[in-house]
Amino acid sequence: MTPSRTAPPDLSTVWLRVFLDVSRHGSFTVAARDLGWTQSAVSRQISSLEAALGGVPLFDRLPRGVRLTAHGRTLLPHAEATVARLHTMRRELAALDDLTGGTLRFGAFATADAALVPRAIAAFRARHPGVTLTREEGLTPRLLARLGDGDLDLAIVSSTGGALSGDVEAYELHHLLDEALYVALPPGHPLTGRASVHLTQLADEDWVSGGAHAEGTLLEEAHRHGFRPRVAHVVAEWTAKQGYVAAGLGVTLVPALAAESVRPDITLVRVHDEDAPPRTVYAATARGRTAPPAVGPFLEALRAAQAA
Amino acid sequence: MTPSRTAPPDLSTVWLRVFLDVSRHGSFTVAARDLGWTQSAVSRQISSLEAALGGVPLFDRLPRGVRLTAHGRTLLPHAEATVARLHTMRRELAALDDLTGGTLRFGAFATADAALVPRAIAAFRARHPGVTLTREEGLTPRLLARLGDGDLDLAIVSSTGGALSGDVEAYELHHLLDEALYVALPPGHPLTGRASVHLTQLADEDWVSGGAHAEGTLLEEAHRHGFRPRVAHVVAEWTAKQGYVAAGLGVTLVPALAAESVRPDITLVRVHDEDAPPRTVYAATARGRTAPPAVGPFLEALRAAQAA
DNA sequence: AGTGCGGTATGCGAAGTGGGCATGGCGGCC
DNA sequence: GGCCGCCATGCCCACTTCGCATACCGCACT
Repeated sequence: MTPSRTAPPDLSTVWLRVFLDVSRHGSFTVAARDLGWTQSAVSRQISSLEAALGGVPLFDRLPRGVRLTAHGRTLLPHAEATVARLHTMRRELAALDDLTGGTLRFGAFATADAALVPRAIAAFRARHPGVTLTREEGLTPRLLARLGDGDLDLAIVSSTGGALSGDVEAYELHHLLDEALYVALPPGHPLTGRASVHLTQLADEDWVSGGAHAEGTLLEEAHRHGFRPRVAHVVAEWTAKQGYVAAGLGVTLVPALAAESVRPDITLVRVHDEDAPPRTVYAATARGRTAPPAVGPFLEALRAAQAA
Repeated sequence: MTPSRTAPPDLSTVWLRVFLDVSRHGSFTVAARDLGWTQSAVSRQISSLEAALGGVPLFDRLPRGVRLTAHGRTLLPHAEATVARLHTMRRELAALDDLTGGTLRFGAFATADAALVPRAIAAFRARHPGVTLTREEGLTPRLLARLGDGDLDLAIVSSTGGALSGDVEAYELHHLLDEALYVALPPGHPLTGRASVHLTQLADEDWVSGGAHAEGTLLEEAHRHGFRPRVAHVVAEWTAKQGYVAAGLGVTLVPALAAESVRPDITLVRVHDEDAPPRTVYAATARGRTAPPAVGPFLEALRAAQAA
């Protein structure tokens, strides 16, 4: 905390306070007492204000005090509105630290939205209902780029085998979980019931893949094991993909994060760790950028959601 | 005019301009060039602002310039709104002098509203459509009191025989016109056709008066001439009063200002000046108070309306 | 009428504010 | 690896602005 922050120092908007105080009390002397100043200071302050505004008097000096002129009356509502605005500004700024306001902009890759992200959002909302959360979906590289551009405060990203694209120095990675890989099998498939399988045991299967090319998809793993999976169907959407698998048209790889949302007539079998080194899921923040105060608590919510 | 008023001196809202400039350009150096300052000045200015706001950084210092933090983003709209507000404030203030805006608050006694005031308003509006005119009706003493309280900028008042109630030193009187007195006669009245009459010639008439007592009404004149007019009907409203006269129920006094709005079946005859020294109509302003700029032109409009 | 009492304006001196100048540090880029 | 661009900071100086004391003015009361 900053030392000795009792009274917020005026943002050099002294003239506003002085003008309003004088308007309210109709007297330089009383306003001065109210402000803890001397009468002369107030007198000068108003004089300067009048000079700065074109030399037109804002107050008529009467024997019994002062009174607003037409120009002063014109000024008054604006002065009031301005101090009000500055007050709400300070309040909003404080709300940002209180976690009673403000916005946290984060992004996540698609499968993180299956269970991890919604749970984290729910937990965070329950604790800090005032904070606005904005979410966007995207692939890891894009999310990191937006993080670097300052368009995101936090990105939930995944890396295959630990290598993240882009300059790893630019981001601060908060480890969330290591994600095992499963293979989704149609009902009655011979491998059903196994505790785990090797990828090579699946070399002869028909595959249902999200993209025509293996690059960037989970099937990239298969390539490292020396076989080119036979992609029988290209289906991008997750629900549709499950339909193809359930109908026995092929098998597909499923990351652990999506495991929960698999329809009951599909069997998941763990893929051996040695075959597919687990993807690691991180929450990334931009290094060297001051994170919004909500980032910490949201990270906690993510961890809690992952543990659940 | 104030000497050498080229660039309006910032109302010590420097930090607003600096903050916005830096936000726009994303660089202290560029902002400094833009402001005609040095980079160090901008750096310090932002530093002070951050310190004043609780020590939270508003910008992240990056190798390629600066970028708003969450706190800075929160500040931004308020800063923009505030400078906008201050701009409109200045514009309104200028409009007051331009006579393209602002308000002129005046009051007038009832008969002045018959022709003088409406004409003046029309003429003034035609020339300065932006100025808002607020009018209130009242008797001279009340109008002067409100003038003194600062609730009116100008009052159209009348005096019988030159004596104005209250402290005459406190008001500045702008002579508008000397108002002759007429007597309203029913059709066929014997005095019809005379160029003028003495009040004493009307001593035996039935009178229609606005009030039960002569004090404060035009009939006060009659008292000075030693007769108590026989008030046959007390009728406050002007149109009603005319009806009574037209029906032959009595005569009544009519000030010149109301002469134009008399129904055609009523005859007006001038009352001798010596009998009834003309009421004088003034536009009064409070002495020692700076009058709104619109007062001058409105006075001209009043004079023009009176001449017409 | 004189005097005292509130109220504002102003000369003067001192402290604080804030910008310029020069320099240092740090990170990309050729 | 050296150069360049950008921000931070120590130092200095000028201007701002406050407090203090005093002048001035109008009103009210004696």
